[in-house]
Amino acid sequence: MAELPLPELDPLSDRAVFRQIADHVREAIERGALHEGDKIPSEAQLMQHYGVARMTIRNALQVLQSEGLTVAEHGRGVFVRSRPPVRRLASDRFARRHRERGKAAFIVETEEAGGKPSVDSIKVSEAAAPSDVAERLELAGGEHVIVRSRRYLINGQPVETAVSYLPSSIAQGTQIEQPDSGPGGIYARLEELGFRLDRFVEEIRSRMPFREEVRALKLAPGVPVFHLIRTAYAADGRPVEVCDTVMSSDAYVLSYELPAR
Amino acid sequence: MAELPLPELDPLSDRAVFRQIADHVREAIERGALHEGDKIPSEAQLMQHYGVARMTIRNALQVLQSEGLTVAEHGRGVFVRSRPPVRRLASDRFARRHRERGKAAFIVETEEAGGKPSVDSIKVSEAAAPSDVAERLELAGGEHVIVRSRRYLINGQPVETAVSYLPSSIAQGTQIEQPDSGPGGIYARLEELGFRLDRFVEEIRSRMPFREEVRALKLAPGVPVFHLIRTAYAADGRPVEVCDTVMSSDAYVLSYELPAR
DNA sequence: AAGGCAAACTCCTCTAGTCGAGTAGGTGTG
DNA sequence: CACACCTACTCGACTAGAGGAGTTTGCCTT
Repeated sequence: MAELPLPELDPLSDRAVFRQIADHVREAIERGALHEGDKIPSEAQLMQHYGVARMTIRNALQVLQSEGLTVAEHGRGVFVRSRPPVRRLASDRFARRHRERGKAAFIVETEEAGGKPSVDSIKVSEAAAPSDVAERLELAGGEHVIVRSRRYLINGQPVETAVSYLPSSIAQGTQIEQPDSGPGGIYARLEELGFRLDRFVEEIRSRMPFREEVRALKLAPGVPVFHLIRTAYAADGRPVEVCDTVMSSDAYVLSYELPAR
Repeated sequence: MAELPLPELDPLSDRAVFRQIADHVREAIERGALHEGDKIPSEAQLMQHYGVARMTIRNALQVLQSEGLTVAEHGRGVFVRSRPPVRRLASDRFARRHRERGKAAFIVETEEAGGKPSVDSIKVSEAAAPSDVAERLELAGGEHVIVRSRRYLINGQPVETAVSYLPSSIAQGTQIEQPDSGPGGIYARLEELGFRLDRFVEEIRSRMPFREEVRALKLAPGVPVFHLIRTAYAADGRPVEVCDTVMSSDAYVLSYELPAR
């Protein structure tokens, strides 16, 4: 507490006390008086400093937490949140020249950035296509799809979950149905099957994560997710895959190139 | 209350009471028992139903609010949040054929979707380039830029703020310095000045809004924003504009096309 | 020196109230 | 009939406690 001089409350302000306290701590973080990982004063210390009830302090801390500025650790304290290394997704990441190197894009990129990539929770099944997937794959009602779901991690930290849907008429009986889809991933397999990939369309949304997503991605409170739906089209214009991925928003910067023509 | 049957608490569960209550209400919303704009039971009603203290109910409601599922209105009640109409940004939105129609992309798109577009808070100034902008514009240190900031609204609802930066060496003395940048917007002006636009690069981040952004975009609590930085390149490869925009994430779906070649 | 244990400290959940301020609806007066 | 006012109901802010559970630290035993 001695090390962190916080202002006093302004009794004339009509700004709520808990907001004033949140403002003070936020400013301390923003001006660099508190760094990533630093512990902020405990609830008891803040109570004493401001002379208010504990719930008021907790309300203030709650504000910061929902802004994603801090994380509370039970029994340890409240800390300034540190951000994971950011992964930049370039718009050429699915270029064939990358795919032909025989490794999936995720592995290559992560290793190049000096991280240890891994993939877990791989599950493959077959089911009727959900309606939004059926629509994107231009499937008739009730047609089945192969569903591949998995989770991507960097240095053991989960950063992304992905679920791919491929028409059973294409993928059934191929290596795509195996947990290990082989070198270059499912896009390489699709090309081997004669579906020369032409283009991808990605739709991006941003929202707060659901509870399962918070768990699967070990998200800090107040961190939104990117929800990205990619549809892969073969050279004849036929959609051959839909990939539904959820990414921790503070682990990613997405980058795209648009033509002006 | 009578109309909305909520389950009882599970006394054996080790899930916190306020989380169980939040779960109940969330499920009611998700299964459609409560629709957009519906009022959820008041704090007093929920207290009675569950037999818990008011703070516990408030904690539960806080969870839903921070998930963006509900909004509280002082003196009226807590309501299921209704989402504004979504604007889809297609990857060809800056194609020259659109620009040549003489209207800015935003106006055309919004009118086509049956909305009333408007732009306000237009401010133009000149200043030293911030370092990240200078980097993207490949400017030498200290070089000046023309700064154009504005806010976009649909049916009077703010959906996006944008700040454009153009090198003073290009834009000074042109209509770009006027609040009304003329038909087709600044991209049309740049082409008239001989900078044939070639491509754009967009970087997309997602995060929780700052306080000023909550105000400017009238954001509901718990709604993240897209932070998009677009750099426009002329045919000779020279960057000619950086546009920094913040968009309400529930008013937008971004869409991009990627080549597979 | 190593290991076990207890105390101190941390945040988490919850109770039971107070006062305040915004909203909506009904009632009574002009 | 129109308007002002009152009242009941809503959420917002805050107080002042309780017991619980996870973490750290240092002391004491072995």
